[in-house]
Amino acid sequence: MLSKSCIYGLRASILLAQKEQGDFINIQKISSELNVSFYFLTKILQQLTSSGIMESYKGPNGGVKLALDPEKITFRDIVVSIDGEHLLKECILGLPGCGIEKPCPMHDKWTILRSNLQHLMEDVTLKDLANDNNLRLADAISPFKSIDFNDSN
Amino acid sequence: MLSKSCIYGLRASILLAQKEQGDFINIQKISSELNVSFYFLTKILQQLTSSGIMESYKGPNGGVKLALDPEKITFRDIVVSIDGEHLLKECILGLPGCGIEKPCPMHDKWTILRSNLQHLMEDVTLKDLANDNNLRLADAISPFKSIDFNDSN
DNA sequence: CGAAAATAGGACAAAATACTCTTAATACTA
DNA sequence: TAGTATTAAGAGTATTTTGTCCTATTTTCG
Repeated sequence: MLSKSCIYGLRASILLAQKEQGDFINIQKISSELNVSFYFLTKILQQLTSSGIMESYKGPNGGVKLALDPEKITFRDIVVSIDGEHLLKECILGLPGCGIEKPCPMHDKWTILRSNLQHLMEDVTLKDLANDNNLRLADAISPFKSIDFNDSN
Repeated sequence: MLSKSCIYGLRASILLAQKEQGDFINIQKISSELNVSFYFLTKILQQLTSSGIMESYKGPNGGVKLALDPEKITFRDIVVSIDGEHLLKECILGLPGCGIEKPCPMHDKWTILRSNLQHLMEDVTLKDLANDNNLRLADAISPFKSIDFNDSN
């Protein structure tokens, strides 16, 4: 349902929400914690930065951080920034003209469910996600997990 | 959310559900009614045929038809045949180990919504969809579609 | 039987998505 | 000021999805 880019962007955002706000966290570190390609993650975080969800800083001790308090950033903000709004707007049968005046056969039922999805995404903030006490963000067991190649502090 | 293949498969299935059961309908005709590539649609319907949702027949007057009564085929049957079950089973953050014992931060909320989606898909049959009186299955305005030319020009 | 109509199946092409690498720009530190 | 750490940007590669075509097979009909 969500693209890989979107999923990685969400995981990274949740991770940032757990850290001390105000510090820039370097992307190399995030990528190794999440066990996701550094190069790929960099692109995704650039997108989140350009849409104002994150801020970035270059140079030593640089990195990215959330541009707002975690409770001000919703799941939906991140999904929309990366995957766009089409999941929340489009007809489930992909019909461009589907709407109230010319509904497709699934229109009414899908509209209700999509609206639930929309509310779910709007109601869940990064704070909620970060506070989750069973937090798991990386893929299954990996030999690379928890190895910090950039441990300078 | 659904792949193009899945969407076309659904549209074709709904179309078939509207026709007289028992007759084979040729794919060329379906593809032109839906304004979808004949070649591509053929592949998709082969998949639905191989999973027992449709039957096919070669030669003159051949084509495809539903293998069961429209009320016995659900939206879910078609989605699962083409896109598989992963939408209905997977974690929204794509974490392979996500489950009750090791939930991701979205687990509980997503499980509920996914279950609603599952029920929606199970409850809606091809009969329901075919009976819809505002049926629209082809994409927006197309020069090939035999729709109203009462447009003021 | 042979030609024509239709789906089946494999191979191919194009486009979208996912991922990688290289270089440029920026900022810190010695 | 030079060197290094870091993100930005753009180009390149790989994989998946989407779409097309060709040939084989099955069936009807003259």
